[in-house]
Amino acid sequence: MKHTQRYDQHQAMAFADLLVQWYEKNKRQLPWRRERDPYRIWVSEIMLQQTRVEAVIPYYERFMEQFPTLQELADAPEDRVLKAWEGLGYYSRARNLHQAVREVQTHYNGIVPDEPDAMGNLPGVGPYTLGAVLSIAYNKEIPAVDGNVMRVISRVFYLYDDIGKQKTRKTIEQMVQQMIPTGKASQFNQGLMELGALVCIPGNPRCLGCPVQTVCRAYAEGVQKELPVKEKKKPPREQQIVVPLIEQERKIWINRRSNEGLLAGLWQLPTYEVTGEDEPTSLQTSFYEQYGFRLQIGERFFTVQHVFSHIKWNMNVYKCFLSESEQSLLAQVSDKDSGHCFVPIEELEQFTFPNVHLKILSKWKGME
DNA sequence: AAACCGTGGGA
DNA sequence: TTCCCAAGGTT
Repeated sequence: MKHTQRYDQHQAMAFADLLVQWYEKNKRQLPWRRERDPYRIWVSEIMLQQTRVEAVIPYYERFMEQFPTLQELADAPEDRVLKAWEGLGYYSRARNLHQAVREVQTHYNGIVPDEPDAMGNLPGVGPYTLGAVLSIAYNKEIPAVDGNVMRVISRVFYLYDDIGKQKTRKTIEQMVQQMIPTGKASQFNQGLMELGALVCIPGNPRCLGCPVQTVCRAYAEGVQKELPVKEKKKPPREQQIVVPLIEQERKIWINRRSNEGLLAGLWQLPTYEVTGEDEPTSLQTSFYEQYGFRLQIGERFFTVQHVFSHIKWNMNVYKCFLSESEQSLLAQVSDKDSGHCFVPIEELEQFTFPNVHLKILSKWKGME
């Protein structure tokens, strides 16, 4: 009888035992495993959301040098926090963490809460992070179910539920909750993730060296490659983006994005989504609506593509020209605090986001 | 429930 | 090249 999900108590206990033993012997030495400071563990867990360990390590080290304690992070201006996060992605994580730390400072006397209700109500702390921080830092017996854990549990316990569904995460949280060995929540939760990261990996799991091979039902049935079940996601939708390149005395016109949505609050070369009509007209219209005069659009300079997780930008860069009166008009409103300004081309890098605009910059310099 | 929010590395 | 996806959270 295939696809039945029977939960075997003996299997679960043997599994937990083997896992904890293996973890204690084989865990990696990671920067956030050096001490058990709840603040540091919290920061690491936020950075590790949807992000690989190798990518996180340098950011984590720098972050801890800049903000060694919860209080120092709480006291820091948001600009510095975002700057330290630049390049890591998912920037609301940084803003939420900053806000949450400030709440801890004011409401909890600077001590990271060890109660699920208090911790779970902080911005940016969802069910996974709640369980991870409380179990790792305080050894509380609370599940911490992430993608690794769902993969491991699906395989070991022969679970065919789609791990893309929220309901499946809840099912697995209940299973894990019952398996946590008394007094060993920290090792067990980290062991689950460590096994998922090193052995029970996506695609071709390394079953030959697996410490829980003897209790794994997927291995027994030879279906470890079929699990976990996960529905494919849709391809990113495409957007046509026009970028005006406005230069004046070796300075480039940039602006700051809205505080909400994609790349919130970040500086960029201006981008406008093309709506309907041809690109130069669309660009001229968008610019007119914003500044009240018609920009002269030159020829198309070049095309750059950038793919986000859910959006694909086809960016066409147009060289633009201003009359003398328009030049002085823009120069007058050039102001960092109001969200748009001219910056020297050498400084463009620090106001633009890596990867997307650096490509533009290099091509622009090459064509001078 | 499903869309939205980044990035870089590996197959 | 293209696709997948990695220690998720919010709306």
